[in-house]
Amino acid sequence: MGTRLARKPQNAYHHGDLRDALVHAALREAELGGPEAISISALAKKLRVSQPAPYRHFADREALLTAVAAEAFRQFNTMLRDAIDGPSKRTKISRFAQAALAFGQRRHGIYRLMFASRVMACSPKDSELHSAAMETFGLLLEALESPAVALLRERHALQIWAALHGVVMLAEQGLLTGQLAETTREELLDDMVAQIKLSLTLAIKAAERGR
Amino acid sequence: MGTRLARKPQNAYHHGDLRDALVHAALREAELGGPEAISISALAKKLRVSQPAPYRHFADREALLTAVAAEAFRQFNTMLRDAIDGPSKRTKISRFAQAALAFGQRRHGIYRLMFASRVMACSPKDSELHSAAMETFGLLLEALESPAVALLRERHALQIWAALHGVVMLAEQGLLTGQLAETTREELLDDMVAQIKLSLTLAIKAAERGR
DNA sequence: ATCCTAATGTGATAGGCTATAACTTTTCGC
DNA sequence: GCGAAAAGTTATAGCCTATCACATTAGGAT
Repeated sequence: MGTRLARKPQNAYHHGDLRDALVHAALREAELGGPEAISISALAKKLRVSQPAPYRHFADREALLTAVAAEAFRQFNTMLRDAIDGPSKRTKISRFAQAALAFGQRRHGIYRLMFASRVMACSPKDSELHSAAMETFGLLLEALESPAVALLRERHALQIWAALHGVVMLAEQGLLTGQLAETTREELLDDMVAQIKLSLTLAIKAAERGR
Repeated sequence: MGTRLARKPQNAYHHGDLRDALVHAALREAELGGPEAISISALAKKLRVSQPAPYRHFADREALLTAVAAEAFRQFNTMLRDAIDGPSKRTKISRFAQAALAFGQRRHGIYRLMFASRVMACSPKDSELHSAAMETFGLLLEALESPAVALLRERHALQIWAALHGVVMLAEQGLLTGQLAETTREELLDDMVAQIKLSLTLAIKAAERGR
């Protein structure tokens, strides 16, 4: 949180660590308004710096968004890690899913930024973003804690990922508030996770029997 | 497709049916670049009309996007209707899901526009969009073709909706192309649909037994 | 210590976009 | 055929991204 202090100077002319300040200020903007709320010139004004200054650190707006997304993924990952490690009556994967859903709801502007169209597309280029996102997927695999059948596990991880993403996105559009107020999003997602987990267990048993 | 002809005049001064022309031109733009590719002024230029002319038909850019989304939902619905009614070895709900996935992949820019953040949020206001989207959900319920347990059916419909949405979104980000090239998106989605359907069947049986 | 270069920041500027205001031309109902 | 409303136009303001040429500072090599 308090990563606001400059590394070295404070001379008016040189900001100290404009790059970092931009990323964090942008993160705050996106918190409410999503990616489209991030404006280079507005950020420059807020940081008391000339309008073209940010371009010394980011080639264009897209590059800034990528950096912000990377930071967001890192925060996402620590939250997920806590959920996995923390105690609970539920399964690891259920805790993972619920934590991710909570993040997607409480910080939906950020969530949208993270998964905005082509932010992910340019994968291997932006190693910072790519590795953070890969770590997220790693955490998901870890949370599944299923036996070694690698292919099956990955397949089911993707299914959970999709279920999660679908629920988060639909939730924030009011599409899940229809007639069933009693069915909360958490329950809905937990059902889906349980179904997928069950299907995985069955598939593994079948594979072992056939072996 | 060929809805390009004007209703009445062609007088240079009056375009004839600028509103419709705008919606369809915008749809073409979004086809490739998604919602952010739609620019009022660019559309005006392309339609050989002054830049502020579109504002006679739409209060602002957002209103245009809403109208485009409504048209997109109508096209989506006819595609889904064909899938439901058409013959196939698969279940209705599977056909529904596959058709939706195909739409989400082939016309992903449009798909993104349809589900872009608050386009759906302002539900009852934009009756055009709202009713088109409701019809989509109606088709989904129809495709589920399960017995009368209304609450359960709706809950599972939402799960399928979420699974669908998740797979479509992740697919277009290259997140489903990981190590498992052999597991196509279609298979992945079909698995999820089958799981949800199975869970519904079991729940209904349980309910009947308990009755 | 000093110089020199690279990093970082600034002012000026071009061009695109949304949106509004005031004015003009058509259409259409009466 | 007249008069108001619908639909289009020019002009303009304001925000945004992005680039250029120029100014200032930091920090390593001499």
